[in-house]
Amino acid sequence: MEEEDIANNVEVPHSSSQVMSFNGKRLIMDEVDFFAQKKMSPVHHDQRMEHHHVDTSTSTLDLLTKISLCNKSTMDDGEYSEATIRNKNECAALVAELHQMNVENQRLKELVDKLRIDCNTLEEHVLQLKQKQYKQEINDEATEDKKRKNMVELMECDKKTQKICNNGVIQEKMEKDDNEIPQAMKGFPGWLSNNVSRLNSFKGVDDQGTESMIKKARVSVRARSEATMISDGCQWRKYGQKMAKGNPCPRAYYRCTMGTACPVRKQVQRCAEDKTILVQTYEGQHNHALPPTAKAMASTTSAAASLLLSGPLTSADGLINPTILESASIPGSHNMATLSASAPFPTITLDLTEEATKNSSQQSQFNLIQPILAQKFMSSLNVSGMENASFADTVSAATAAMTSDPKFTTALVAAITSIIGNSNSNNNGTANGTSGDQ
DNA sequence: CGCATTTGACCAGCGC
DNA sequence: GCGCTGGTCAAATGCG
Repeated sequence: MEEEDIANNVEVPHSSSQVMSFNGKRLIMDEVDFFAQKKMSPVHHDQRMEHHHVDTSTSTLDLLTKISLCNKSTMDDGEYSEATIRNKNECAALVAELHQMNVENQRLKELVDKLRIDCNTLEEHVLQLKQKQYKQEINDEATEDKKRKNMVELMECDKKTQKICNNGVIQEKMEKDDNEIPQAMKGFPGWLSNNVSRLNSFKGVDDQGTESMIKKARVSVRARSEATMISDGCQWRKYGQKMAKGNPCPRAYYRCTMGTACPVRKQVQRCAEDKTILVQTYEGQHNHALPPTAKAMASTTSAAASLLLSGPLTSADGLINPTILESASIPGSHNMATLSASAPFPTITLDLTEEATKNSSQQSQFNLIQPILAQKFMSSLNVSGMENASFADTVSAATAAMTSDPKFTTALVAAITSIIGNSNSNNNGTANGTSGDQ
């Protein structure tokens, strides 16, 4: 890469020489000063502009090359011939042009920064509105149909906000994918897909049909937390506590109290090996609408459950083989997510205990990760319809939880970053090349 | 007083 | 059949 070569071979001038060079190319001091003032290398400069979708890298390099050639020609001449004077004039014009571009770049950057601030404000406002709307919805004795309609509207609102705020190609790609979701499927508050035929591939399927298997498919979330329970946006009522075998820490049983007779249960227990790790195991599907903050965890676990349930069918030989699930790890996840069918119920464990990356801007980091995660999950699952709705839901909902629970934010960002980073080498998906911006 | 939590009892599934 | 374990129930208790 030419730009990288330039960045790696920069020669810092020792005097007030008008010309410096990198890798054989000469650069006017004013340009160097511009980079120095912005505390960035030329390549960083171009990356920033690329990030703002203002691609000036090619024209800038062309300009620098012209100036370099112009100066070289000037210095080699030895005397001020007519050609030299012409070159100097050209050089001066190019420098002026470069100045103009720098000013324009600066103006664009300020504009983008302003837009970003406006976007963040708008995003917060939308989130507040959605939470307010959901509370009204809970108080209102609306029918399930009305609730579903509201959910669709919330999702649409969320997607529009995402598109406005990020204004990027990836978001548009997500929206394109999302448009393929049948409208009737959107906003369905269920936790898992209705596409349950694949559940029959599991051992232990009984005469009660697939309904019970949905209930018994479990998703464990491991995360470091001092609290007795990781906040996931849902309301839970404790209904039991037991000492489990092989663990000195008691296991607590909770049921969801957000909806009437919601069948969702969860177990909370500290890890025997490391008591700072809290393990929450979810089971069942919600029969009611979820607030944005709760949708995040529900959708994440739903995605994981979908991955779990789709595992046997996506084997290389195409055969339904339950044994594939035996302690198998999701490719590229490096134990971040682990499947297991050796337990009484098929369970997938999402390990969010890794240290969060020391990034100063985790929120924006996740905004970039969301569509990639969804796309990678979708491509790995090879699913359609309802499950796509579920992933789109994940994308839109996760942001809400990110802003509501810093601990969950940290854990989830670390996990997702790790998953995406690790899976890059294994995945030929369209998200390649974008994760490097995280 | 109403609601959430605690805790012992009970039940079902499984292995021996 | 018996014991073990996981999961749930429901009365007792605590708290605001």
